[in-house]
Amino acid sequence: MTTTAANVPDKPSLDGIEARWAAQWDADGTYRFESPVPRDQVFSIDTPPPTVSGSLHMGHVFSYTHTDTIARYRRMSGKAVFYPMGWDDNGLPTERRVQNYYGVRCDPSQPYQPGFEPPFRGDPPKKHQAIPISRPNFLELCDELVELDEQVFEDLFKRLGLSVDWNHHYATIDERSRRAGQRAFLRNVARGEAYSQEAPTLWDIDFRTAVAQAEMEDRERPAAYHKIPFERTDTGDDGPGAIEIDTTRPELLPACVALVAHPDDERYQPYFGSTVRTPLFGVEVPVVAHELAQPDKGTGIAMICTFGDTTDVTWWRELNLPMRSIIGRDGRLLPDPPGGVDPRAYAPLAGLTVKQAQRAIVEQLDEAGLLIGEPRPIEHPVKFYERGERPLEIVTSRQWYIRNGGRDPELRAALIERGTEVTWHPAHMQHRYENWVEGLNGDWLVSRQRFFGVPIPVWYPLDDQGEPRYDDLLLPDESDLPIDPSTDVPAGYTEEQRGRPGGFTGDPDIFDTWATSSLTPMIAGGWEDDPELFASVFPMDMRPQAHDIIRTWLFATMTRSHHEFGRVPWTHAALSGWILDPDRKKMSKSKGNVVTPMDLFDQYGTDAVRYWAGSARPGVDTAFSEDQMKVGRKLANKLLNVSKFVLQFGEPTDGAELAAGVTHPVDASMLAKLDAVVTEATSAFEAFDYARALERTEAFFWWFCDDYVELVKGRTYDAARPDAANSAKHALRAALSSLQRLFAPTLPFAAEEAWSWWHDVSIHASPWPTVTGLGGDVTLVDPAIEALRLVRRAKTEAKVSQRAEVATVTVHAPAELHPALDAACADLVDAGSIRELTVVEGGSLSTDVLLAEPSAP
RNA sequence: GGGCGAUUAGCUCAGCUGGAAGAGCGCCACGUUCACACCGUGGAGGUCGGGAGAUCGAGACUCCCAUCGCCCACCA
Repeated sequence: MTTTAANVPDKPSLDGIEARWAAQWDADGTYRFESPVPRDQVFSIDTPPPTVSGSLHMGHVFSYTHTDTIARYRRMSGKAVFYPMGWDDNGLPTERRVQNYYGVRCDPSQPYQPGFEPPFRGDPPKKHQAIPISRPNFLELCDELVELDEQVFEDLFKRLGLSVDWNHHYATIDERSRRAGQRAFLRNVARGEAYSQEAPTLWDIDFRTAVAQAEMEDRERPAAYHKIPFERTDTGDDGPGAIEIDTTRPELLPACVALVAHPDDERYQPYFGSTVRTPLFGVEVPVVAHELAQPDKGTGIAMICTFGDTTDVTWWRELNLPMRSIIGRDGRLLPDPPGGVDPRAYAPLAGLTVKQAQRAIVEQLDEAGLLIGEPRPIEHPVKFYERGERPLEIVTSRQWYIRNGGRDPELRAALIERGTEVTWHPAHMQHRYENWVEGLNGDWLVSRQRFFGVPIPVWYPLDDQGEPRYDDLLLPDESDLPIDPSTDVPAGYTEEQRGRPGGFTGDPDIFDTWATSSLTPMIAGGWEDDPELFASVFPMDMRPQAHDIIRTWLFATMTRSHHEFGRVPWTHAALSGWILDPDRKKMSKSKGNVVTPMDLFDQYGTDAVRYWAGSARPGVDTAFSEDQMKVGRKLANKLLNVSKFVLQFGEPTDGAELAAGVTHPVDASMLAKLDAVVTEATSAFEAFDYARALERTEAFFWWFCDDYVELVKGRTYDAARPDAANSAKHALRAALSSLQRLFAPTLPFAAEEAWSWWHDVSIHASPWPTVTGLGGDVTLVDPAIEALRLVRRAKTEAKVSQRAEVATVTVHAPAELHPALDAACADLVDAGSIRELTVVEGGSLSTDVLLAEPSAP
């Protein structure tokens, strides 16, 4: 590191330093990463690509700050840090934002309009009816808006001071991501890890797309038990002898394929193997036994429908029941009844929504006297798509899946094993991973019936009837990727053959957004595109992310890396917590208490906001606290001021090295304390515990300012004792240098500002501090500080200025403390404005303080 | 129902391998000291959620309980 003559401003200030230094770092390429670098000299980060269509909130600031502190530490400790940035811009959130922003909706049947101008750019009126536009027009608007959003994010992140190398960025919809996504998928297909299947699938009727297990959530919803009798076919008895079932979904009566009870349930043993007739619709269905039936729920015997819930799917599959689908992809009852269902009873239901159908059927049951008692209201959990507003239905459709262990115990065990190869921060987060993997009940559904995403790179040949032959895939060559099967043509075919019997058709679907983002370490690392880069950074060192997406992003990434490379994608997973309201509720927009990060940066300064984030333990949910930002502001300010103070003394005049220059035991003692702090902060950072590193540094720092500097500053001014003064200057400057660097990861702007007063090279390109190793006695300085405190207290109690003169101080101390007190005697006399100080033998440290008579005004 | 985490001063939280209860904020009082009023000095304030156990010794270790939060689970 080069040292220049100190160039300290008269009035140090935090104002405006963010813009100044961000521009300087940009210009200097301070955070640039250039491959190749030997892998062991690199620290690589699989940065989370934020969903750019979402809003910027304190959660981003919080977790990205944590990662940045670690990146900065690693950089200073000598690693080449690969810290890229990605934008997650494909998928449903973008589509929805485009719809809301421009007042349009995608309708693939519309023709493309060149030069289309959307009716609005931002905030169309509520009443506005969305204009249907073609898929290409819709995708153009997606691209346009995504670019705007990404700029806003980049501005925020630069202001936050993220030490990202902005030359390394990607978007999950860009060409590189599409190529990587399609390539990885084709390889999954080739190895049998991906397959398509026609099967019952959870379906969002508003978004009209299939939904994966990981994207579901339960919500408590009101419902009602309806008790309905099923007539027994052997006795023809629909009276008291009928089997009564309780159902919350009477509208699924026409979809009923069986009744089920637990095999051990005494009440229903006699009926297993017999059949009953569905009320109203007159379908004969069997009474079957299965362990999943719960004797204590409802009447203990349930109606199996195709499909009311995922248990129905299990029963249907395991008991080989027939299919009677009645719900279409739009959530309305299909126009025609399934086989065996009385068409006259069904006709009035056709085309109704699920809700309407329920009302209609309950009415019919009631009129027919087939509703036993009143419906009994309950609250129960219902599955929703996490972004959806109406309950999920289950419809049968052809979908693509990637094996993730959900149907394969060996793969599941292998993925759990992979979890043990990752170091988790905090460690208990590994439980969530294992918990999730163990609870999987199916493979990963990766196809989505949406528009803005990576197309599934597959075509299907059409048979003579024009029906796709799904088992006979037409696949592109890897070198042609990325492709869009809706516009590109498979080898050996011509565009004219699209959709014609004997021709081909493209898969109309796109990948789930997690299918692309599960490849972020590969995309960012230049997998196959830039082998030199890839070899330098993969597998990555660190995956930072929020704990709520362990089941999605983390697990999916693990799965893809396991399939493709047979190894973990990174060696450390650092999970950050949530931001909570000051009242401990998860921060939410609806409560109107979301603060914008930019306002806080303006109000407190970026370093202050980073301080708040950096004070939170890894993985711990943390209350939003402006008080903490105020503390951070004070700390940053103090760092500037103490830097100015120390530097104003100038360099030692003896020209000695530190080891030879620190001749005073009090100074050596302070540096020994600092050594302990450096050691602790370093090991904390090595363990990804930025908060502990900050806390230790901060605690020492305030002690340094309030006690050590106060104790020795008189000596430092003392021209009569140049050796003693030089020792203090050596120690002060060495400590300042280390402190600035210890703070640099958390307070990058203030640290850089103060550092720049006496260095040419950026602090962020300077080495992490090491111990001085002078071997001072850590405890030596403490008795003197304690004595100083006692003197201060005496002055405070006497309500006089700390500057007030003291006539005599008698320090009582045990003999073993005398050498320490003697060593600091002159400093104490200075710091306490003491005329006469004596140290005498005593039990525990105490002082007799005699204040001097106040001089006449 | 299963799993995980938390419970320490009015508030937000440290207290990592067991060895005399800590910090900041807030509050009170005092002080404009030649780096800092975005300041300094001092003070008050806690039977560490409850109970039991092992230990010379527990805020920390073991077990049980309570409360709060999160994740997961099969919607009759």
